[in-house]
Amino acid sequence: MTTDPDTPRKARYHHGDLRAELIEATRRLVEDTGPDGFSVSQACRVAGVSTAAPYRHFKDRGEMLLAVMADGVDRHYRQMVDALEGIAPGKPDRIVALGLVYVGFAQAEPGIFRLIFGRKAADPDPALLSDKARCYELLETEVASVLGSAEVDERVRQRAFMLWTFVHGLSFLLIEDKVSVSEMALDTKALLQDVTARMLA
Amino acid sequence: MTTDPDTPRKARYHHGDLRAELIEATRRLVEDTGPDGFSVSQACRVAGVSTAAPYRHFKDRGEMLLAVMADGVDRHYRQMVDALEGIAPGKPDRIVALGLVYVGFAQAEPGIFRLIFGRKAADPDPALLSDKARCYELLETEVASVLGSAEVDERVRQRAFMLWTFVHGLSFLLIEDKVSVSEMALDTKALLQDVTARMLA
DNA sequence: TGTACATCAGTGAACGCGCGTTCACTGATGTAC
DNA sequence: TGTACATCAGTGAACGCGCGTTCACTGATGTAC
Repeated sequence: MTTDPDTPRKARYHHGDLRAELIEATRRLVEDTGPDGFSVSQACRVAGVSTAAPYRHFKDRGEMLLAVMADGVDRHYRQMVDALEGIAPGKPDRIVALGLVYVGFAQAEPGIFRLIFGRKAADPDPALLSDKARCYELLETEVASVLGSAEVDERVRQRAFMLWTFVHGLSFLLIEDKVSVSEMALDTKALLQDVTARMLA
Repeated sequence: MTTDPDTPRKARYHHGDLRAELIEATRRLVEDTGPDGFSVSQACRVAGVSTAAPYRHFKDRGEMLLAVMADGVDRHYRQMVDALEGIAPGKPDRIVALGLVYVGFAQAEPGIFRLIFGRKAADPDPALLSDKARCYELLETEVASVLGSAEVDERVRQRAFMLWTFVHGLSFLLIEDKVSVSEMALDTKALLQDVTARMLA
């Protein structure tokens, strides 16, 4: 959004970075109308370019969505890494922190969360998959550390999976309006602490 | 599918029960192409009627999907009730049985499961909501019973929510291909037993 | 039992719409001399 | 510094498509007499 909307048309015949702008437009559309509500035409309208413009930067519609997914996964991962900062290694709090980021991301960006985690990947992009795997390894490492295990063995893997499953389910329930936060008097952090303790017991 | 496809066109100008047939066609389409892949036209093609025919039985596209959802929720609920049959009251096995049905339904009908549980209801149908609530009450009742609580108090509600969250998450992870069953050496029943014990401890 | 007629449940053609994508084009930019 | 020109990154019009829905219609069915 570096482009000044007041700039006369001619002056911005060439955008500064249309690719980035289209990704951002697509991201917002997915957020507002859901992963399936997005259309190339709408993104063009938002970005203020002709419907043919995206094809200079993306092969097709699918590649635009993929770019948005990659962007989301990246932000997600960085949030997780950041969340660990300042918490002493080996503490269950580190696991809770990861969970809070997971759920928080889902609540902050439900559309993108759905896009990334909520659909069967027809054509699983290898890069994306490995990014997600990195994310999961973060959790496994922490679980191993808390359990005092030198390596990621079967027990660690199982507990990490349980925790992931719970957090994944919680994210969906929250963004599906299946549970009203106020109604449940839900304190996400307390809940995650409780469940983490139970899973690691 | 009671209509004999060999029957000459004329003889089945009037269907036996086009409404039911259209619901079934829609169900199959949702299952095959996802909740958003469905179109009225396709359903008509599958059912072998003109594109105008559905409008004798449904107000619009949305009402067709709603009928499919209602049908799914109903089957889901009955499966749960059936699963409890023959298991002694107060046993955690009853809770495990409910979980197995939940996960099993998701695996058997991922498209319908997504349709029912996986989207923010823009216009939540009251009938559907109450049907889902019935389903959840089933779980709360069992949790209360296992915990030896006379009523559904705060503690019961919290544990039931934890269990539901886990099972919900597991369902999604399984149908999103996030976890390969073989790879994880995943025994769903054992997993549910383990988690149920932890949550009720 | 036969007939007239109202009602029901379909047909098939048409509509306007938004979509993804392609095309020949043109304005803006960068570079070689 | 000025100019010729290749290249880049847009435009805008058009395409064919499938969609949801409506319309006047017609064939089949059920009922009253």
